[in-house]
Amino acid sequence: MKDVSIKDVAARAGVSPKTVSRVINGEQHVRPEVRDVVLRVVAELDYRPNIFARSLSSSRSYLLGLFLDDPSSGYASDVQLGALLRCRERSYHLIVEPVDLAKANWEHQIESSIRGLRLDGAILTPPLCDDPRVIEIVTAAGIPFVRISPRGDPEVSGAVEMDEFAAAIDMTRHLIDLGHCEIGFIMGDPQHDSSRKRYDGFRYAMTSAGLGVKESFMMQGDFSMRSALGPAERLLGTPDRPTAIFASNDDMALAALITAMKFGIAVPEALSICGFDDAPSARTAWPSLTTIRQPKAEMAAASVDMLVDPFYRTRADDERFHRLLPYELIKRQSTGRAPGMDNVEA
Amino acid sequence: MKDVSIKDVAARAGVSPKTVSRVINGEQHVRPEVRDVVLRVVAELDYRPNIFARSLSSSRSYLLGLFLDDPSSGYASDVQLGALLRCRERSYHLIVEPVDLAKANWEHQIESSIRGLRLDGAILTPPLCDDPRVIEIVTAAGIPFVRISPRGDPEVSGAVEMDEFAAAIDMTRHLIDLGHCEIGFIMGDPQHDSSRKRYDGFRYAMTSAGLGVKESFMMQGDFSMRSALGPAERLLGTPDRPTAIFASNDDMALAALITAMKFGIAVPEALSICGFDDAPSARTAWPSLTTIRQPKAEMAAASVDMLVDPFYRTRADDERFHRLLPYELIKRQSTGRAPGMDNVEA
DNA sequence: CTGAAAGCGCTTACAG
DNA sequence: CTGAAAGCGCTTACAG
Repeated sequence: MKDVSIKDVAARAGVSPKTVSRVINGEQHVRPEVRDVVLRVVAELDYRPNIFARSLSSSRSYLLGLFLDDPSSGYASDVQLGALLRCRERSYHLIVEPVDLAKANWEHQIESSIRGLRLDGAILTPPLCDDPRVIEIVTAAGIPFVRISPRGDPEVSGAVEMDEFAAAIDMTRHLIDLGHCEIGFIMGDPQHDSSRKRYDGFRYAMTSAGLGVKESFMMQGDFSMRSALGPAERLLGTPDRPTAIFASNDDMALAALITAMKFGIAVPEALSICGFDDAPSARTAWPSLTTIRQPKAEMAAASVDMLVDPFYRTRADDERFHRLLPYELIKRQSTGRAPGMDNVEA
Repeated sequence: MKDVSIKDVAARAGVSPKTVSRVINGEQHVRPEVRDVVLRVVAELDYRPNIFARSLSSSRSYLLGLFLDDPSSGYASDVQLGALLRCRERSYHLIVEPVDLAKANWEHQIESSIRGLRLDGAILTPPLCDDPRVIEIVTAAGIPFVRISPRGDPEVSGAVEMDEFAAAIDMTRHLIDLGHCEIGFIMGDPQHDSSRKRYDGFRYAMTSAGLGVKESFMMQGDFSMRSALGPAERLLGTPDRPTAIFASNDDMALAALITAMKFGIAVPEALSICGFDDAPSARTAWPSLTTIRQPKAEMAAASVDMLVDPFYRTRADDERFHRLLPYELIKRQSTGRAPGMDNVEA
């Protein structure tokens, strides 16, 4: 029960293997009649090109690597799925590689994946895409790579991102429009560039609106739920508390929500809370969270498109290889008018 | 800048390519001195076997497929990571394939992945591993496969699971030991076999303890947080409510927790809640959830081991290919003595 | 214990 | 527009 090979197809179609190869790969210079015959035989025989033979002779692997810092995160799942599906469409395959920067052999890991599997390209996510050592290894391996939401250095590689600064401004303005003046902010992991951008957007919107930023309302987290528990308690545990909390991601917003419940503070009546990311838990939380939807899957898909583009290798600095994807402000139940504002209007 | 090939190593080591091949693959019949020389040259040249050439000539791909129903779930992440890491150790690679049974072309998807990539084996997770159509396609493709937590049919393939029935009994006994008699139960998706096993375990423990199971306390969910919101309200919205709720997974336990907060019912003082799975949110919830840790990564790793075992193909029905992995009852803050029990002892 | 020969199934580089 | 030849870098099947 041997697999059918290109020779079998060629013989049956009455052409040379080379012609079958041309048809399979959609190359030019094949007479339409011939193409049709070949295609019909391919279907009849249920022929599938042997990817190993193809890779061996063409020295392309049709494999793309997705390097992830924390493969268990919701962020990783979304990115992975987006990349996976787009690879499918482009007849590529995705290799997911967790990279633990805390482990001693991580450099070897990346290198052996790239060289061992002969990856045709790599997608780097935060915070890996911002680590100069990672960039160096990938560059040394000589394969094209795309960074998702990188910090600075636009000339290093193509990049896909969203305007976090603008999104944070939009979110802050949403709170301001609801009458909030005293807004607490919980920052994310300082390792991630997005933490700073979100914070800057918040600050910019506050000052633009003529509202000051109270330093005692600025808290540091690391994007994990646990990290925001303390900050939320400090923010809410005093009489002089903010009327709204802008957490830099949904997990931390959830921590604020839990803390509010613990203190018996009604959300959104007495306190508005908003997050960032639109994690699944933001939807199912009670009350559901107002947040920013980041187009994670789309960003991954766009990365695949770049890597597969034959021009990418030579002109990674072209502007079409630096894409800004649209975000979305999703208003749900966790934000409402600032306390007292109902009366003002009534 | 060509890659170094087996010939380069052979030439430099003064042996034939075949001998290098033997050393690389750890075969017998190589003189120790020769082996050492070859190994040294391999290191010197930083030689990496070309996997495509190897696959082409050996007609093995060294690729394992992990088929997932919902690749975005926390369950999927854990399983994937476990499989990924073990593949790494065994010099295999993992291909993750989301399979959406709701889509029309899912059969074609599975088939083209197996045959197109020439997978050496497949790991099937619930509920895919319980779908006869999936089993048929994989069987027809002629590759060995392992099922994780399958329902019945032990002779179909090797399997890795945990004793969900026993775990549910343990959890129920934990509640009973705390003095709870009136226990509500929220079932999971009836599509998953584990839903029934957990329910059966609960029932068995209750009746064994001489406690009846109140039908009005038995609720149906589907493992999602959202699905358990209604059941939790019905359970807690009446004066005649249970003193404990056993949810079939953590997401649903979280829904119960949220509902309790909404109704102002103190957990665990007035109500104990327990889940199942040990999802990340179970740890970070407030109060943190008592739950069952399911060894998901270990189950995936064990699956890889089976698939890689040369004997698996011929004796998948051997008992060592049907593994039961240990679970763990993790007591946290969401369960406590039944209301009134403190007084009884005091 | 070791090696020479043939072949896996494609694509590349040329010719025509 | 089409094809014959050579080769990609391994392993298989034999010999010795």
